[in-house]
Amino acid sequence: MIDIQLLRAGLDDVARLLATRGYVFPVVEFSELEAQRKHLQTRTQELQARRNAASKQIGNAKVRGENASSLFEEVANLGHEVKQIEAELESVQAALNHILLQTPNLPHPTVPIGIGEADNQEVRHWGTPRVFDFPIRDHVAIGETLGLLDFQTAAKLSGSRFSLMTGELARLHRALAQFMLDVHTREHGYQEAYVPYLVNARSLLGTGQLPKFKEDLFEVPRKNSEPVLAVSAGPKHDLEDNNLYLIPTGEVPLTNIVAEKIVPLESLPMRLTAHTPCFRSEAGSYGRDTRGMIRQHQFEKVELVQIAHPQESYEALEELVGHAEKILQKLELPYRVMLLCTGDMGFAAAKTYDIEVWLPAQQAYREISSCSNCESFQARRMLARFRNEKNKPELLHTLNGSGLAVGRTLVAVLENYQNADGTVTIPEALRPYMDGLRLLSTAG
RNA sequence: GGAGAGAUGGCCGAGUGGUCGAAGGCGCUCCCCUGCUAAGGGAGUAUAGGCUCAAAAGGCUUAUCGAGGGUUCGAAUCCCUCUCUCUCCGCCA
Repeated sequence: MIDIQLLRAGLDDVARLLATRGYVFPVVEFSELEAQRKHLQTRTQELQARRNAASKQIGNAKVRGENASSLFEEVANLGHEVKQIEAELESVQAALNHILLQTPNLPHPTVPIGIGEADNQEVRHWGTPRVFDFPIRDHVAIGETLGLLDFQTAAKLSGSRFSLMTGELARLHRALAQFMLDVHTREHGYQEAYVPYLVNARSLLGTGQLPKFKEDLFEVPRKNSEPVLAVSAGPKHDLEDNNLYLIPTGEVPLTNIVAEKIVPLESLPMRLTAHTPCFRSEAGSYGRDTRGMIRQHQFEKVELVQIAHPQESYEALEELVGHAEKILQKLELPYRVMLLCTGDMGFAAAKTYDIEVWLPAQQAYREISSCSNCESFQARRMLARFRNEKNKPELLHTLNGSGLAVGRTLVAVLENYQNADGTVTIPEALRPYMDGLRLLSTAG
């Protein structure tokens, strides 16, 4: 959520900035609602003040044993009017809140303006794509030939966009996650966390997946609950949605750890990591990446989250990207880092770097990590604060990034490390996690 | 699943219809005293808003005692619903 004060002070400027992201802010509707809000709120508070004063007088009169019947009359009609105007105010504020909750974050000044993927800027690249002297096969062919990857059976169990891995491939997948966690906890100072994979609507509202992107989520209805997402006035206590949702990313539980908290200054920055499954409905991506395990309903990710002081969050973003890059460097996989343009950024992000790994079979760099500074956008939604130097509560900045997507990393390993005979060399960094195994083969 | 108890400010904890945004304590900040590996005295110390002000300061004001609803002129306090926590029993990886 962006700061409503910004909208009040400079509506046109904000709208212009949002337009660079391809978002049309409802300027007219907002100003009209704001005008109504101002009028209704002033009036409401006037009436409330009168009622409070009269009630206080009645109290005083009673204490002195006096007759207060004239005061009763004065207040009698006030009650109805107050109730009515309160209801009006509430509906206006709900409408304003609805607009705010739908509005994406403002881009940082250093973000290039653009419409889509083509306008992203390469910041740097690392490693050189390997030159193959035999026909390159993709990870599906490699895995299926080895007999370790089976999409048909997965489809039988669950449908499309699921995968079944067995034997040393399943183990390699597990090894990748362990390896990533170890690097981040031992070398980058992250605290490991084990988190819920089912979260409530409030958490998803906090990180920005709800209310706008409900169709991307898998919802788990609770018994006897009405699946209603009621979004009204206040930022926190208006969610009637009792249902649970499968997390689309570990960012959700990890970031919401600080929701409604005031963390002490000295505990910043907080660095958290977790290995979690992620579940996405992939609605609206029909026909994209239908082959293989690039785009799945269920995949594993090691997530990095930082909770930072506002003045240090952009430094933290650079560090966080570096932490994710480190994994690819240790695995010796070529990649490039892209600075996303305004039009390609996610809803909550103020600035995002994507890391794209080289996939030989596609002859392309593909996203394997996305690292964002959300500034106070999420913190405002979930009321995550710290005590600043003046001992006053102030909104935190939240950052998140993949470190890395495990499934896609596995794809990258299979394709980049494939051999002419159909085997796959296991990257050196992973061998300690594989009992020293050097080669993925049918025998293995 | 059954039975019971609870949820108050950064923390502990009092408060069962009116001067309670909330006693007292702890913590924290500032000041004074003392003088050293102690202590004592005083003052201050919730959050989110609105209006006002050129801005800051300030002033006026609203809401918030787990959440939502109700009763009432008036609710932390009474009623209803929900959520969460704790204890015991049952079941279970």
